[in-house]
Amino acid sequence: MFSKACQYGIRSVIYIWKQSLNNNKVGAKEIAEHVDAPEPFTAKILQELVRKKVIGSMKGPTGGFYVDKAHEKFTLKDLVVAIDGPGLFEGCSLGLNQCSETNPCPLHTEVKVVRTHILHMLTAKSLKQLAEEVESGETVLARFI
Amino acid sequence: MFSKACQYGIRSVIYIWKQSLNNNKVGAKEIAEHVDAPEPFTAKILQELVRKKVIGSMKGPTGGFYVDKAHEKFTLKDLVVAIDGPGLFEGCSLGLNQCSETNPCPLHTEVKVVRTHILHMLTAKSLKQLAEEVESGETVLARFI
DNA sequence: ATATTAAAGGATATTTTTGTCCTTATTATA
DNA sequence: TATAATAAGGACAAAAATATCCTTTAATAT
Ligand code: FES
Ligand code: FES
Repeated sequence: MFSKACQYGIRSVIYIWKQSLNNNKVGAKEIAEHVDAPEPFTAKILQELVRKKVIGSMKGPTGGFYVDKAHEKFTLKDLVVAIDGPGLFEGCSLGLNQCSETNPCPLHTEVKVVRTHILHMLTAKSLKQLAEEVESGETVLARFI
Repeated sequence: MFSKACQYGIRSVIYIWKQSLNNNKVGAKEIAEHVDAPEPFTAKILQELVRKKVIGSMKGPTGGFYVDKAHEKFTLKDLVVAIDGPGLFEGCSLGLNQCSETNPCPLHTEVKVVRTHILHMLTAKSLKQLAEEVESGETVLARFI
């Protein structure tokens, strides 16, 4: 469903949100450790997300990645589109040159239903809410077993 | 959602079902042309599906790929698992080492809902039914525009 | 029997994804 | 102003997915 880059990205950004709840900026190394992802690769993904304004960053000592009010408008969906592109939501899922209502592929009708639920999954809760659920221990971003 | 191999595989197998409705075996070349997929790559995928018994094949003149009663038990889900593996249905979709109910990732609950609908999409109709819908012109396996 | 046809198998090439490493630019602090 | 810390950028490496081609095997038809 998601590429590895996207999985790392989602986990990282929720971690950044979690730390930003307490006004902490976090470095790529700390992020990678806490979400159990390869550090240099994760750093590249975060770089890209900064370029796309989904998160913020600051160089130098006390620097790192962070989010604030300006980032609250972004959802997991934006994140997924930023990394994996819109393929999960647009285009024919059987690879035909376009998704067409008048000339549908065999999966088209069901795909629409599934896409509705994927969209719900990625927009129902804000990234801040997801971070709070991690903070409270309700959910986890890594499992070291 | 699906790899290219899987997209080609789905389109090809539905085409094979469609032709088998009229007891026609079909060659890799004909299949690839009708579903608009690269021929040698498609042939490889079909080879693999024959190994996994999802479809049948015969060598020699009048040979080709086909399906019969013995294949009616297979659904799109089996096809997808045969090509892409079970990742769409099993394991943590955020890439944690396992999918866990007691230690869930932030998406776990919603992922379960989405998976239910994906499963429905891939099992609600038989491959034969999907082939009949193509036969009747209700749906299409390729669009050359 | 022989020729022909089509799938099976294996080797190889290309592209994309995943991952690493090193240098440069920017910022904070002493 | 010098130093240290950190992100940014670019080059490179490895692995996986995508795609092609050639040889071998099996079946049919003549
Ligand atoms: S035409 Fe294939 S998903 Fe819409
Ligand atoms: S724990 Fe991540 S999907 Fe279940």
